[in-house]
Amino acid sequence: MCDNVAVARGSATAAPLAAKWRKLAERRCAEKGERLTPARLAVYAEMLARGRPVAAYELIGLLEQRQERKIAPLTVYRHLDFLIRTGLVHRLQSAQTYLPCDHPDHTHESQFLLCSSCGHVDEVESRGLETLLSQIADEHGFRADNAVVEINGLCGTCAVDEQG
Amino acid sequence: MCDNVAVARGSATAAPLAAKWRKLAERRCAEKGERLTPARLAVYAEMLARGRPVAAYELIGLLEQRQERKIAPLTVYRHLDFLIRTGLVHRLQSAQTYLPCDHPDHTHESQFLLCSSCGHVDEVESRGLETLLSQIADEHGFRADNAVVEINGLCGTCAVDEQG
DNA sequence: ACAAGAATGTTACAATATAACATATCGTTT
DNA sequence: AAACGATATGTTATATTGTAACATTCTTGT
Repeated sequence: MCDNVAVARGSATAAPLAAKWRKLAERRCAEKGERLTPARLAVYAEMLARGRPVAAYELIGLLEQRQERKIAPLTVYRHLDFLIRTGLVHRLQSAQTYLPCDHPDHTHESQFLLCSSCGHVDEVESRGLETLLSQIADEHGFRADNAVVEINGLCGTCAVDEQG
Repeated sequence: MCDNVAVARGSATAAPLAAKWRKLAERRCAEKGERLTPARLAVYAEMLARGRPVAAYELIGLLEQRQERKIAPLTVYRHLDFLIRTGLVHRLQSAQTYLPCDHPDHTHESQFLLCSSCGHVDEVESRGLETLLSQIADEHGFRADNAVVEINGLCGTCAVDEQG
């Protein structure tokens, strides 16, 4: 069985999208009453194909190259809004880049480990951290809604390389 | 005794700066081998006078009004770089704004509580949180350098107002 | 089919930040 | 004091990131 399907405007003009991710997108949209259109799916697929954080205008370039036509910034920003709204994509605040969510199982608060050397980003999830964050908020009479947690440093590989 | 002193280009053209903050700036510069110039101090004073997070171009406007002359964006960005380098100012990554450090005692990792209603920002410091963050990094073979922690929600006052 | 709401297209523009290069200022050495 | 190197500042232009306003098309429910 083929696990990849084409999206948006025919098979030649969109990145392949593993069924796993497509199903996730469908599920999230169903949950939130959002529409999963070909254009939205195409942007999602392009981000997944990239496999690392991507800047908005970089994404525009990738899509223009793939679809062989001009794409307005606003178009991509709207699709990014949608993807973030549905929890399919996260925005890395300190880098102003976007990254598909790596935890398909459920909606969640995310924390990120950003390698300043190779650019790799690990998405992690710590209930303990989330609890502590709420606690800190409480102590300050603050009603927490969500938290941005981005840890900068070196990933295992780059930390080792640095020593050599 | 007067606790306020004027900085940069005469007393009419700079925000007043409490001696406490000036001394802090001097100390930090001495520690880091940086120069504390009138222009840098003027930007710092303006931010302190504002008393809440300020966007870069908003700061440019404030300084232009105060000093009655044009100021190039780069000028302010360079001063902001300096202030961040010396630990006198923090950048709020998710809002792309800048805020004077509220913990004069020592250099430190900061966490922020951002009220989405009134815009107030509380700077807090939790050793427990920092420990947990290092722990999480370790568990993922990551060598952490620093962490961005920005908790969004409602401050005590706004949370109460919302109920009424 | 029709109306209402959602999504997309199009053009223009706002807001944030940096590059490249010239000039001035400060501190040190001679 | 004069000369030098390093740091800071000025100036002009431009790159990057993100929105506003409004027209059009598509989808969904009746």
